[in-house]
Amino acid sequence: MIMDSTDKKLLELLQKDAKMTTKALALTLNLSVTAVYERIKKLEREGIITKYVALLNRNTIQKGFVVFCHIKLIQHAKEYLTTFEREVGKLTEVLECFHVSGDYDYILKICVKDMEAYREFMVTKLTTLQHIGSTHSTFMIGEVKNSTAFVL
Amino acid sequence: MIMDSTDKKLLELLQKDAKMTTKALALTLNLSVTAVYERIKKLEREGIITKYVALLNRNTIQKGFVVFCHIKLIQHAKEYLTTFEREVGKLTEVLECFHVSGDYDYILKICVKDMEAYREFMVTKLTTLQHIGSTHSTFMIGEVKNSTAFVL
DNA sequence: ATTATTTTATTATTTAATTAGAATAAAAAT
DNA sequence: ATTTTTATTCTAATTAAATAATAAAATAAT
Repeated sequence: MIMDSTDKKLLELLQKDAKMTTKALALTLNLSVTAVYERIKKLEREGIITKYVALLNRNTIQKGFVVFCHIKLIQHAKEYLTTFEREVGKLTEVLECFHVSGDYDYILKICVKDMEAYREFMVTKLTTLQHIGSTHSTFMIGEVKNSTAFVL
Repeated sequence: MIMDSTDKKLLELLQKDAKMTTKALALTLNLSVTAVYERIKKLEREGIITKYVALLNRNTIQKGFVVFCHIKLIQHAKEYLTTFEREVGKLTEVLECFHVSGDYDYILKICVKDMEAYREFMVTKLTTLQHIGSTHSTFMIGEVKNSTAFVL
């Protein structure tokens, strides 16, 4: 889809605050309410905007302990990959899982309460997954930037 | 704050779809509209819900090339860390940056159009930052799971 | 230049968010 | 045990926003 600078500005605004009213958006974009409304509907139809979500503060819900876990599989047969991916997708502590190139096969982002909860997770869940070769845990000690908003 | 199971269910619903009307929420939670409304306002006041945002599909906006970049600084004086963090925060291609324990000091998630754009980013932006010791790029080849929603 | 297509604006309608006030229930104090 | 306070819920009314319908303007295609 061909996006003009108004569409981009609109997306940047909605990525920051999805609760902005079309009226407020119209005002900052110098358009009418309907014009904004139609543009948003189009961006949704085209699959550019995928969803609207509430973001929570990890620390207030006992999920402040963040770990990046690098995982290597024992083998790389397609069946091994898909089995692992299906199983890891079910683990609620794993918020993100990316298949990557390089020294490791997967990078996981895991959010739990504390180190004890992480130990429990490792022992009872992660390391019981099939086909896992090795894991390497890296602990977050500070959050410099954590944005869901792309700059267009 | 003490959250009951209704608060948790409410948060899970809003994390999935922030556009659900209070009426629809009230229906699924077996509460009145006002009760739901008041609970949401409280969760916002308490800083548990931090914001509502639109999520975009990377691939439709020329940001489908995702790289995890592991960075080591040359030294770890506080001034070096803060300078680096301030500068990296300004880079629009860097969506996330975490200070971590272990072999590297920082893990960055970078989203750009393609490898050429990444090369350009590395040469003109990332590697020009002060105090950088080494970088190690890991390329995303598949997205298994990428959620912003905590399971409570 | 003329027609077709898309985008925008105005107005009307529907739907949802918010507020007000009363009722209920839980917690703290006497 | 009983009153008082506090918090949470409900129903109903109000305010505000989203959506739809229609008309006008702008853009692209012939």
